[in-house]
Amino acid sequence: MPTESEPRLRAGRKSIRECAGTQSLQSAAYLFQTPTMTQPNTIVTRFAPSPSGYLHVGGARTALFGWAYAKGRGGRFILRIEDTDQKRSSESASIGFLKDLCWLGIGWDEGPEFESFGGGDRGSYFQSERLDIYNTHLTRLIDAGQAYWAFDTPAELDAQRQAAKARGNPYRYEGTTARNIAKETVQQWLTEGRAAVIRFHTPTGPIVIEDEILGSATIPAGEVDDFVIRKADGFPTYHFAVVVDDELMGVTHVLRAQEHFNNTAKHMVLQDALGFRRPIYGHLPLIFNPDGSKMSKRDKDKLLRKASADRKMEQAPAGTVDAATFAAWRGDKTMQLPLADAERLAASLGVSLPEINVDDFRRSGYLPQVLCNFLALNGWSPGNNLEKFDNEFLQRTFDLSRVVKTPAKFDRMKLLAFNCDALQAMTAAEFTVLARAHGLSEHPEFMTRLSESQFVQLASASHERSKTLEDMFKANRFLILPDAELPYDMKSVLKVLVSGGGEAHLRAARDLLAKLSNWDAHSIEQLLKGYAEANTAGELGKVAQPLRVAVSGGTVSPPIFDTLAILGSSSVLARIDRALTMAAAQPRGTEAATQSPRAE
RNA sequence: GGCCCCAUCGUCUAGCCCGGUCUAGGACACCUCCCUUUCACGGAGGUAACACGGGUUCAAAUCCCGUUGGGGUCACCA
Repeated sequence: MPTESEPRLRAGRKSIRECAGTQSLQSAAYLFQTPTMTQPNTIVTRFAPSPSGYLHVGGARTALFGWAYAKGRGGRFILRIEDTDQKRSSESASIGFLKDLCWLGIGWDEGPEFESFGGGDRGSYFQSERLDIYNTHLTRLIDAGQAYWAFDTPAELDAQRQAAKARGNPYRYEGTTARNIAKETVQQWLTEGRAAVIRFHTPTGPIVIEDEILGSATIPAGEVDDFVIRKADGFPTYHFAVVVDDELMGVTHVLRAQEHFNNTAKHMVLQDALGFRRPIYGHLPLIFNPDGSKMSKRDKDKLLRKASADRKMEQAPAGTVDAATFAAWRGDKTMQLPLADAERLAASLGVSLPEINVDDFRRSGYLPQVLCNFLALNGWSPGNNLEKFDNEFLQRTFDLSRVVKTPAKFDRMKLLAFNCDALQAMTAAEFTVLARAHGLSEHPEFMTRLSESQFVQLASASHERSKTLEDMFKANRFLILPDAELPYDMKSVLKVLVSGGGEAHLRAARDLLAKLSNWDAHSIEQLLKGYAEANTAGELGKVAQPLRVAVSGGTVSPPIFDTLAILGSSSVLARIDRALTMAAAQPRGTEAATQSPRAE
């Protein structure tokens, strides 16, 4: 179970200026870390996300495959944080997704320390703390003439891109100008503190990418231009950091999303220039929404925008989002509402937010092993018509040769079905344990209102109709409401009590229940079945439905005997009386019954 | 648009590499019926796909070419 203990960045980070400046680049020692290779043929994979509070399901699958591949072969799995983007520094302190990884059962041998995972002697596992290392290798490249300083401003580059576009040509950075600047001039400009990046001098010639999943592809000569490997702020770009770290950390297999496929060419030329080994690559197919759009954390906001636009909503309902935030959000389509705000707004709009992050699925009552199982099925399958398996099986069986090349659409219905199956396969005791844990973390009000024995009864009555751990809490709110505050669905009252003639049976049942001495599910069952035998030709529904409506406010609840038993006699009688009064107040006749609006 | 990749039921996929056993298998969803105190579960059936066009071959979902369609990528983001 995840706790409130947010993973935090390790203390003692060097300040950026301290190690990212031009000076430190020039004076950096030539340290070429040689990793202590444990065994020569150990398989090492890594998951290398940028910092974030939440783990996206796509990232979760990448991590799962990397983990399974290495662990199933006696290898190591590394977690590395790619925090080289200072513009996202507000997020960089947030590596909350570590708890999501733990929850899924994906542990890492090396990386940030969290729970029992992490550590390792090839750190830091935060790229922002490895600037000295990158600078060392950057210097090598510059000294060898394989990289050079470039002083173009973003505006100049932008203009060049625009011009190329206007001409209808694909834009490629033309490096000759920058490369022809005299060494002394470069030195002088650097001393003056001019903003500069380092670009890699990409060799000409086609580049052949070998991929274990996609096969091989040839990128024609000239496609890869002189890309930036060190930004003006002194941080390396992704391409450079990834290549250096994978080498130094001994990564043998790189499993990552297919969107990185074209980047591989850049990484390969860099590896050649640096004299590095080349890992084996496997690019995983992407995961999409059912409608074919890319699954994104912005999907929640997208849905809320549509819902509020449909309702022509000009301001947020009271108590959901404050006016300023709402206005800003309406004005900026790329802005994301804070999660709590988004959830309050969704609740008041009556829409439910799509689950995108691993934590969303956890909160919706999905089991971690089911999520892993299902995620693995998106892009991979073990064959033999086998679909249900655990992570241990995945470890043993996962292989790159069975990864498909086509993108998958994430099918929530199938996930739900899998979760239901897993829940049904449990014993009552197992289910109760999980239900209690879920209730404690997501629905504390249930746990305080219900006694232990009431909760156990509810769990056992809900088990067989639960598709998620969330269902029993979502469907049975009526149990914990004060009797006088129970909302009634008037359509049900009208249909079952008024026009359906349930009122009489309800009244009769009330009298019998009031006299019942042993208030437990079994006794209630005896009583009601006896009543049905004698009065409704054995049709239990004739009395069960009126009771259900009276006691729950609607037509859906756990088995009526359990429901009444959990509620207790005084609540049951009070609610029946309320329902009876309500029914008596309704105008008779079919017209009234069919067109009355719902109350409350 | 340039470059790269991909293409089996609505969806996830098996089969393809090593052509015949594929009148294409499974799962989810959907439809019908059964069970039933509501909801759900469960049981029994059913609808449903090799994108298209050319080759190669005695024989192609499987090999080749093209077309169409989809995706990825073209940042001082990763």
